[in-house]
Amino acid sequence: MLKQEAEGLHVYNTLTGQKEPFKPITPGQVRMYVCGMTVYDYCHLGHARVMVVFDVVTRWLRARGYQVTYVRNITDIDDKIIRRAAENGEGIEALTARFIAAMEEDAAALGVLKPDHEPRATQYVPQMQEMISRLEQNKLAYLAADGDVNYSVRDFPGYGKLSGKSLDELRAGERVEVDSSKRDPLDFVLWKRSKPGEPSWDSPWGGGRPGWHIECSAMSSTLLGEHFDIHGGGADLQFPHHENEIAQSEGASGKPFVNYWMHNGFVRVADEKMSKSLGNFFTVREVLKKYDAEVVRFFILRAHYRSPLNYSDAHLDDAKHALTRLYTALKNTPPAAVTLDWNEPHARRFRAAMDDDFNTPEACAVLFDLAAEANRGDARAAGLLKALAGVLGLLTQDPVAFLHGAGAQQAGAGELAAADIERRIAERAAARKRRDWKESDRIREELAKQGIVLEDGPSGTTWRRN
RNA sequence: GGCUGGAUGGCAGAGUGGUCAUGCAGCGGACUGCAAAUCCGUGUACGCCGGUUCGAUCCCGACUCCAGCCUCCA
Repeated sequence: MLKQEAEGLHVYNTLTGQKEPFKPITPGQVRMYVCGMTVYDYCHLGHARVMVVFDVVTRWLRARGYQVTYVRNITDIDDKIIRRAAENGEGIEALTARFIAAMEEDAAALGVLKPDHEPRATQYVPQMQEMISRLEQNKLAYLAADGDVNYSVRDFPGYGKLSGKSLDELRAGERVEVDSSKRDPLDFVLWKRSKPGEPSWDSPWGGGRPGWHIECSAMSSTLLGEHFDIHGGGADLQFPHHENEIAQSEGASGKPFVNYWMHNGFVRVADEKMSKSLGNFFTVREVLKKYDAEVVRFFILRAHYRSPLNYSDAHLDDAKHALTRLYTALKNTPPAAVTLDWNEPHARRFRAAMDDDFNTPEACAVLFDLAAEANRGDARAAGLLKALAGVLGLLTQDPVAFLHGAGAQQAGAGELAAADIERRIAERAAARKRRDWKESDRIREELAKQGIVLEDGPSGTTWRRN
């Protein structure tokens, strides 16, 4: 495990727009909150990116010796959920349970470790009400004519500090719908009066349900305290969601809320943001039919978390070939058992990369250098390769198993079974023995047509799926 | 319109004021019955125009183009 002081981790903080030395509030401990999913549909690649990115952040913090408490919430009550459930003629609980299960499945497939807490909004309604009351006491919330409780943004002096906007600038956009019951168009709902038939909780302001932003403020302070280290999420949450969280949390507690804000870049399709509203999204399970989950994870980690990531089959294929190279090295040279020495030159470079705002592409470059050394027969390099990749949650499979399965996760129907392949290889070996190259090449050709690549080595023929 | 980011070789994608990113693809060689894999070698890459500098892809300024946010979105 790494000494935390050595050189030092630097994190890009959206709040300041700069990389800053990372200093936890409590030495040796990190408390991190990440905005998770609203569970009314399957995860798409954008969600996958958030999960993988902050999974790696957590893993690296732990590798560095920090004791991490990682919270990733689940939004299980909101307009879209209500609407979707109504469309489906399905109960809200049934709908959310279904998509929570699907999300857990996707996350597990992608090698994402479970967060320490996965709180659901519906389980924290009392805490939200308590916070809203405090905001009322602090003159930051008011009951509007339509029965909603709103946050009064102009009464919170720091409003806009995360997104770098002033209230005037925001208003200039004039895309905000005029809502006469709000004192300021940017005021947002803390507590929403329920319409008949909608889920409703009793409250001092009448039957209603929480606004979207309040859940994160309530859950984070309950589980991590009013002031914690890292808050993460997709870049699109910067405004208004995270801005509003700050307003709520700091408005209620009077304390600073979060020290480091981290936002990951979008997944794009044809240079456009992948999003539900554009309809240009690919669900995780859809992609996993075509690509091994580790390929998807590797694809995400080959780009820096703050950069945009363009999705296309060609790019996934590229990632697959690259990952195949890594696994091939492990197959060629079985890794020696090594204990990670962070002062070893490769490990040092890897560490420096990860310490520099989680520069996973640079860390991956180290992996490829080690693969080259492993291919020259260096079992220690292979061992180091496996160990460092493991820190990123990569190269966790058996190399031969990966190479035999690479491509589709589920060996699709119509795909040649391993036993058949082995049988053909044996037949080819016989042909080769009698120097019948024509027959030998015919068999190889035939297998190639089915995506099977044969590799003749000194100790026999091995195969992999292309 | 306002505010953020970005523009790197065929593609993907890091990074740096003056010797290497890395991967995929390509090319040449080795190995192989032939391949594949692997190894060795191989590319006048840094949007455009000025400026600072002995020297800029990297610093500064203008410009062009792209993406994102300003409405739900990871």
